[in-house]
Amino acid sequence: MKQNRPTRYTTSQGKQILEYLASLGDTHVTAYEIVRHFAAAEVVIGQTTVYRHLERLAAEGKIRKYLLSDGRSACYQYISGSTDCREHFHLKCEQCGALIHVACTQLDQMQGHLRNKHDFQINLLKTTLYGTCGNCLTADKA
Amino acid sequence: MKQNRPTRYTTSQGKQILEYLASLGDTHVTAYEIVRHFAAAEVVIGQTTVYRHLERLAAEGKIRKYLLSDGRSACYQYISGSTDCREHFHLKCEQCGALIHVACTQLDQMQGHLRNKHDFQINLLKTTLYGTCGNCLTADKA
DNA sequence: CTAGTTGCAAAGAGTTTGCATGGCG
DNA sequence: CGCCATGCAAACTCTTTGCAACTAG
Repeated sequence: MKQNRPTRYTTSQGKQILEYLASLGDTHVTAYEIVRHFAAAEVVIGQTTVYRHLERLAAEGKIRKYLLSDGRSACYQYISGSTDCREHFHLKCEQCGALIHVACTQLDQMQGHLRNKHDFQINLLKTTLYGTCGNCLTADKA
Repeated sequence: MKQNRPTRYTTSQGKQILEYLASLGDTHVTAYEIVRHFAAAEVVIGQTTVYRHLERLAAEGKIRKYLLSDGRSACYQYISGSTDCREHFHLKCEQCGALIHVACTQLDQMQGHLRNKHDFQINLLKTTLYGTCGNCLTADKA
């Protein structure tokens, strides 16, 4: 079995989309917002192209795809190169949107546990744990 | 402040939808699956009616609505006293789409660990762990 | 009888696909 | 020059809305 790896062309559109995502840091955007961003900058990038790049970048692990709470549209977020997101869990705060990276032996154990006892190989790149972060927990009580 | 609570009629359709959901136990179904179920049983219940009942039942807390993280469609699940999906994890197989409920002390420990050590209150209802299930792992090797 | 309900069809929102043209290597 | 990428428009999927007929209370 050989990897199906077609040649990749570096296009202006692909570069601009990735650069835009990178420039946003940990802020997430929807596909539509990306389209609008380039339209406003008088750069024509079709929505088809945006979707195709987002899909590819997500598959490559360069960006992360999330769901907005309404479930209707997805949003995307750049993954900075400094940390390897395949090796730890991601916690997403539903209140403030913060994305927290957690590398911890306890969580590693859970991964092994799922594999051994539940026969399930977890994909950390795709998996995000949703909940409420410490800051927002405190704020709720106040 | 007065509740806007219009009179409620008990209709055959509403009763059948709730009964169907209850009969499924902790299995999730999409709106479309419900429509098909009744169509197959030669019971005509329009999709509009299904959606309207699902929305109402979810608002009343009788069923739970949640979005599969692929974001395409919503799933609904009856809330019974015995099984509570707030208390266990959901594993979603990326290969075959199977949704697996896992209630396990190891996972409970992780929930506590996140709460205590990482100051994060996980929302199990929203959280789905992605990966590959046992069947598909075996199939991949074959 | 009155007001909530139903179901068809059509509208919406977000995303994907078909296909001819354009551009990277 | 070959092959991937692009972008327009149309198709698709899931969900909501308009509206006239229907029915529980």
